[in-house]
Amino acid sequence: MTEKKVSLTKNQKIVLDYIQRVKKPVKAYSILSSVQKKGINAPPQVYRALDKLIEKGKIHKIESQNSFVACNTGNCETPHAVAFSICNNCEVVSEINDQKLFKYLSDFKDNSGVKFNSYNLEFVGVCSSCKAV
Amino acid sequence: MTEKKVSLTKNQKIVLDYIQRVKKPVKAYSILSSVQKKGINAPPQVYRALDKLIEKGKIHKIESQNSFVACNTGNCETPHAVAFSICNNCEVVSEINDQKLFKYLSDFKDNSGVKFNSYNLEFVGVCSSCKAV
DNA sequence: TAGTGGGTGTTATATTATAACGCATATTTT
DNA sequence: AAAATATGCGTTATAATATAACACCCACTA
Repeated sequence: MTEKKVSLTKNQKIVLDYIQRVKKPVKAYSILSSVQKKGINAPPQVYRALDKLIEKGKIHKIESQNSFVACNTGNCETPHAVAFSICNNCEVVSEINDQKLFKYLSDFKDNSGVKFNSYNLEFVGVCSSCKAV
Repeated sequence: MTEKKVSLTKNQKIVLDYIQRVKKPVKAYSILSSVQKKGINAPPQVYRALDKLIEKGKIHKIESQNSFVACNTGNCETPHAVAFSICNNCEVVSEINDQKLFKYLSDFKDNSGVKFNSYNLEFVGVCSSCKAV
């Protein structure tokens, strides 16, 4: 298990630190307003950092929400093969780390026999906490 | 097999007709400019039609592209349980109709035992046509 | 030491989506 | 039929999300 060393720039650190602290998906402009005191002033600075953080496996984008969340492994090996569950009652978003699911999806072949190395899966339903009520 | 009868309003028909004719994902504003001669003048008219067409199983949204595509069954029973493949070379988007995949996903339980009735899965890779070249 | 690549800061603008309002149409209830 | 209710329409304005473009800086290297 070689740990791939990833270095982050100043802005990337600021943005990642914020996303990790809030522990839930956040929007780009919400990040922007929260880190302005750290010297990040404009949208491109945020979006550049977000792009690089995704490439580096530090965060993921929740496509259906245009929001961004820290990777729950801290250092994702497969930043483009991800699964989430979204509760449509309490809005909680959880990253799913299920090796069998991952294997199923990365082994999946479409009807022309093609496999896909990247995928984004977003489940929507009622989470266990909300069901319990 | 009872066919659920779905009626469409005038604007919904105009928008659906356009989406079905182009046969590939289209953006909301591209729809707007294409149907202005039919009397649709403003974004809300398009977005309203899109929302209803999704509910009625006539189209799906490709979340990672903010684009909309006709359902390839013409009349989807599960408008919120869908899978697509996206070629990152030629950009072609195909809806995947694989009963085993659907069953796998609708049977999937997260680590608290919860199942999800809705999901959106987008595979990204190189399609067979592009591989062949 | 000139060239290269990546990151930064900035302004401006493009793209995607919704709020809000008044009116019209259809359905059902009385 | 009249009233009540719900859904859709057309419109203006604006909110929210994202990128283009440019000048500058810094680290590396050839």
